[in-house]
Amino acid sequence: MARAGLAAERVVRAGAELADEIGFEQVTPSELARKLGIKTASLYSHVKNAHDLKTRIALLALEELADQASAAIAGRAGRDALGAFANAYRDYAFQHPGRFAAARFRLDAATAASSAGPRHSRMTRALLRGYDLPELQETHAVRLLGSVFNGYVELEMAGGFSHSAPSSEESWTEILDALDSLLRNWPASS
Amino acid sequence: MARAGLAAERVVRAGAELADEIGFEQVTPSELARKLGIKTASLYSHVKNAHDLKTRIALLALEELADQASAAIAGRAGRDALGAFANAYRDYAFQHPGRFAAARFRLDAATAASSAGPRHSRMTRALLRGYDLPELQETHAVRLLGSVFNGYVELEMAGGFSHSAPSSEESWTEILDALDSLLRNWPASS
DNA sequence: ACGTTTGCCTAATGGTCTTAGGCAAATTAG
DNA sequence: CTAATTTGCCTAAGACCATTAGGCAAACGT
Repeated sequence: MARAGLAAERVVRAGAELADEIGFEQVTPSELARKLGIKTASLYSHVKNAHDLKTRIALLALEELADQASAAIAGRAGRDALGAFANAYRDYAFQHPGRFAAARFRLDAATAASSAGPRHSRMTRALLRGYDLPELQETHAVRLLGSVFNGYVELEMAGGFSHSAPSSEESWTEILDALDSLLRNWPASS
Repeated sequence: MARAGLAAERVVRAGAELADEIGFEQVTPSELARKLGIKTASLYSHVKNAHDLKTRIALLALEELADQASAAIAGRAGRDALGAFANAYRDYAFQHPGRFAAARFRLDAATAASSAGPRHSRMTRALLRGYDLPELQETHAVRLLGSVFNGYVELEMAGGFSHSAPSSEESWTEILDALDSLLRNWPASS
């Protein structure tokens, strides 16, 4: 038999490209079929339905993002690692806006658990090992970093910082400095 | 003539309610018409099209959110104001998840400029006046706070923190403490 | 060479958004 | 009060979408 799954994967990859071209929201079976030069109905042998298609693109994006982040922090620590990690996210978002949006697609609990999501938390934890936070505060810091990275990049891509000085670039490094400083002087909990 | 605009406003308000009930993404002309007990085509005398409907709901949500935040910081300063402001956002998001999602709907530049968006920046700036940051750093801090609030609430509502200890509630207050500490000891820029 | 599987197809159903044109009731003006 | 206007809804229709069912030829493994 012709290897099953291979074709499905090509379809999903094409979906990811399409997302970067026209936006993740606009990725639909019919649009993807158009890109692939086949009839819409033909897609349904590779993908269960529209939601399944989006889910698979999200999983792909999550993996790619984790790979990039992982490569970025290898061999680094402290402010250096923080910057590399954060930039891995931001750069990925700018190079692959559709995939990045896909990575934020809401997965159901089971799918999320088997996604690269947990890898992201583990990496953030590894990053924090360079700072020594009280054990209990580590999770709070993980959540803070996730919030800032996601939040900043989203606002930036929505154009929130584009028409005002100082440049978004400048705020980004300044914010990373501030976070580094915060992590080195994390306040004792009351 | 029967006052124009009044009916349109009622339609938009119903759209906002619908968003809280079924999610902002799922708010469509046909769904809203169903809720209102009228035919889909009839909506088009009140609203230009589906995108216009979503835009108007977004503008409504942005205003409401600004009102809440504004009321929250009145008469407060420092960590007190920071907490009240942040909680205004978070509470609104939990009470009105659909509207909150609407507030993050991407508006074109012109619409965004005439929305309550600028009010949000001004309020954040007002909040920061309680801490005295070097003038140049103030914008960076505004952007940081916006990122954290948006990012945290979004991750939290997506269920990102739900199945692990410590509770999201605890992380939230701990993160606010950390931000307060950071704002009081903002690092000098290199 | 043969049966199986794959990857595509056409056809059909039911839902969506949107425009056009009409009609009765409410509202305003004289 | 009456007449003109406007509103808020309607039906009808076109174009597009997601999805299911059933078919067929080429590619594949044995």
